[in-house]
Amino acid sequence: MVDFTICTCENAVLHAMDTMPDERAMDRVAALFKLCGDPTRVSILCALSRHELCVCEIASVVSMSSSAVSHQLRLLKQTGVIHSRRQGKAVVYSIADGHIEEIFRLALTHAEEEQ
Amino acid sequence: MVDFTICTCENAVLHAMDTMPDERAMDRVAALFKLCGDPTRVSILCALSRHELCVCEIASVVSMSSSAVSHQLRLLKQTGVIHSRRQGKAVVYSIADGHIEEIFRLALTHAEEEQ
DNA sequence: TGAACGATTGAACAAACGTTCAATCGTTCA
DNA sequence: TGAACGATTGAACGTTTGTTCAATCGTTCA
Repeated sequence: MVDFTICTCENAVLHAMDTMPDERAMDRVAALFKLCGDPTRVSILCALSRHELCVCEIASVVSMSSSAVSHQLRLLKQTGVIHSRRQGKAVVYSIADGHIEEIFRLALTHAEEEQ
Repeated sequence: MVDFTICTCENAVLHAMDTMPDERAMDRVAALFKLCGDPTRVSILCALSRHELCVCEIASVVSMSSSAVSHQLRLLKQTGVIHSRRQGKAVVYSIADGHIEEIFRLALTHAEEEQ
């Protein structure tokens, strides 16, 4: 499958292949980034980074329908990025993982610096 | 557009809205994450995090066609994540931004820890 | 010059995505 | 209980995405 005859510098290729991270880890990274790679979900996460909020509150903050927000919350919850808890009629969401929050904050700082 | 009458805790909503980051910054974050949210691009970035590599070398490492790789490289370059330089017939790519590399490494560590 | 090679491009296609809409579920409280 | 409210779900849709294929560009070196 891999054809080295076209490449002049085989060592770099071989070393790169040897030191490539586990494919499952890379897939998880991609899945995590993909999840954070949508403006709606980014704004949801920004909102949740201050307070825990219920669905309709999030919908208010990001100016979207509860339905649309709920669909996105499902994805975020599936991957363990956020957490939910029922409180009477409302379901309250919050960010579940500290790592995520850190990565997220770092990216936001980067984006704000960049201007 | 925003209807507070359905929400019991208006303060949380108002505070969240007040402290929301700039929309452009959030869009940039989303764009960056989206860019890193594809298995092919993740593996390309992993390969490049060791050495600079030309297109066909990258194609070898990630087991894809030069064309497919080239399309992805174009996206990564457009957003300033990678850098290119012609060297004879080959075009050599490398990671351009330290921040990106840091965010990326953090996410990879997180994904590997998680198991 | 022209053949060979690596890289890029654009059209085309299937797959995946995000939102809307309508229907339904779960909880509360007259 | 049943009306009201918030949340969830599934189908449908238009859009976006990633890959393939074929054509083209840019560079090198006989």
